[in-house]
Amino acid sequence: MACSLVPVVLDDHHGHHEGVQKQQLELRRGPWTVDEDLTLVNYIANHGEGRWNSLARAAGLKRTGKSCRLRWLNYLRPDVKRGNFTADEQLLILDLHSRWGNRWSKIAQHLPGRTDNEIKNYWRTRVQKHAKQLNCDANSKRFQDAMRFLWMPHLVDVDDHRHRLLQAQQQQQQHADDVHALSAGMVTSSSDSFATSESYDDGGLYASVHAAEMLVNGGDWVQEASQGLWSDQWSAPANGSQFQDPELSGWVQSFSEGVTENFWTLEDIWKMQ
DNA sequence: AATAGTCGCAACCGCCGCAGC
DNA sequence: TGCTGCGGCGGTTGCGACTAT
Repeated sequence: MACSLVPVVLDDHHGHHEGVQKQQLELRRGPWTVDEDLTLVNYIANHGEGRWNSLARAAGLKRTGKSCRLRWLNYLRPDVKRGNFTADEQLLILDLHSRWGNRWSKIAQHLPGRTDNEIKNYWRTRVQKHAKQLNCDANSKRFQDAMRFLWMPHLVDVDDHRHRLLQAQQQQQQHADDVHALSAGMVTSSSDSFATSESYDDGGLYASVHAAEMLVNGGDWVQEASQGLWSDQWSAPANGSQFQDPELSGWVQSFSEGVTENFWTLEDIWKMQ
């Protein structure tokens, strides 16, 4: 994608206003260069952000203020988190979207380091793709129910599995360290806390506790989890019997079978992380 | 190896609401 | 009270990367 230098009418905010003053300026569009990034970062480091149009001019950037703002917020800001969404984040997005719809900026406020643009892209590319595969609208109640009753529990399972795996790895590492220390004639106090694999085989209890913990920043979701709302849903039977709508129930059953057979296996979701 | 199709994501566009004058 | 400038938001686009054939 080549960066273009084209005449741009500075009319990007109020095209609907008559008599607006228009300027013909040579403005850059398209991908930002390293030099532009450095210019913007350095300028903000020295002068702070805000007042984007004047900032763009003062910094000598041939960009609109909007473009500068977007570049900073979505890419250059030091606290922007990169990489795939964690299961926790996916769960949170699904939950918040079911509450607020496409209020991306509002949703982003609950995912530190994630931008509204990133969440929006995630939703459109991943979630809507699966909705399309299911031949239903991503905003439909059916799809949202499927998300709540099927995808979320799977994500919890995956996150649970990952957590246990990490725990086991840490314990194995600790054990190895202890063995090494003992072999070297040293004894560490932490060796007392070494646990065998049985000690963290805690069944469903873990999922409930973990669910409450994992969305620490998730607002009401945590409360709902603690009130048993979500734990009920996690134990939703595969036959969808808790749906009052028999048509929906049947549909969910086929969805569930699709999940377990060839759609979203745990392995698939694991790979998505 | 070449081509077509798909995906992921950065960036842009148009609209809206707010504040200052 | 209306105009203007601006920040912010959600929707959309375009293109490089990746994958399948």
